[in-house]
Amino acid sequence: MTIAEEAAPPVHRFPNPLSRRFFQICTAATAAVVEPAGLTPLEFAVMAYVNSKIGEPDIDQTSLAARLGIDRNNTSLLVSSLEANGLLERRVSGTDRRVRLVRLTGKGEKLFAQLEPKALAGQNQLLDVLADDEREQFLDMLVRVIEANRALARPGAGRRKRNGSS
Amino acid sequence: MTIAEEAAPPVHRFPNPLSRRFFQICTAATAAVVEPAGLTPLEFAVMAYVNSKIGEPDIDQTSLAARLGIDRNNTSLLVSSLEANGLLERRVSGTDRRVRLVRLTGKGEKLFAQLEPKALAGQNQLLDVLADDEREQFLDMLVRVIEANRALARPGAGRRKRNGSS
DNA sequence: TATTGTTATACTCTATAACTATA
DNA sequence: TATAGTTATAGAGTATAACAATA
Repeated sequence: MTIAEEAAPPVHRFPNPLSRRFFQICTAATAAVVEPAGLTPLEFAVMAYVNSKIGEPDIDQTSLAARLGIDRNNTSLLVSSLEANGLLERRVSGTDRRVRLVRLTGKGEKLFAQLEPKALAGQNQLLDVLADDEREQFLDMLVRVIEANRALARPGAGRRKRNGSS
Repeated sequence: MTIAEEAAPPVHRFPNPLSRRFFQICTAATAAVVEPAGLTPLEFAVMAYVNSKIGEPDIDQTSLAARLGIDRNNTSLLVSSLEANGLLERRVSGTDRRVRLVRLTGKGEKLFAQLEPKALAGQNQLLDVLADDEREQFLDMLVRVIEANRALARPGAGRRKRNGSS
């Protein structure tokens, strides 16, 4: 009802607008599962990269940043937020005292175990229009495109200048 | 150099993180072309939906919002920004004086004509890892997924609550 | 001197809500 | 009363820059 249902507005068949819409959809689906637990989709993504089931417990923050495709500053803030909620803990590395090793707490592991299946189901449901083999193909291609363009995955990707004419 | 090149960090094979990375990449590629002209990727997207070549000149702002998958408020701001730069103009509709019809100015059309081929090339280049038929398939599937999940494409998709335990 | 992480800050994108003006 | 658009405001995400501690 919110948006014009009229004649199903066309989507431009170009990567950038398509990627934006796809991201919106995926984020909305994840948020629906994760928000009731007080998490943002990104915070949940951090937990996914750090948990003991599909993640890498005791990863350092710089590596975590690389996994997420964000930079160290934001990782720090995200980790602090999760830590403040008792979902995650930082430990100083024994071999290099600059490094913080990050892992979920018991509480964090438990919450992740509860949310992960729902989040995954919600995300996969988005691909229901695709046949099973198409779905695999689609994810494969997505991975390949991302791997191939890793270098672009986060430089100054949204800077502005305001007033292009002066 | 910015990000750990170490062993090419794995990407989780789930829609949400993949969509985020893909969006980052696409946005970076678009920004590289569009920023030198003082535009953000989203402002450029507005121009793409409004220009006379591949867009719909004299579209109203609500329909434009639906095309972009954003809401009226932001459309208003975006349009104002482009208008302030002389790239776009608003006209009151003759048949309904509440409605503003949006179209590019001569200057806007000219700038869009300059940027569009470069932006398109930049975006398509991201898909170079894919074979030609794969690329078409990929875009098709992306469109289908988006069409199928239109309803999700922008409700309260990022709200928060802070402190899930209380 | 280089690197890990932190803090401060700013800007884009997106959302909610309250408003004006038309219908 | 409902709709198109505007304005104000806020929060999520991401960026730069300067800094502290450690190597």
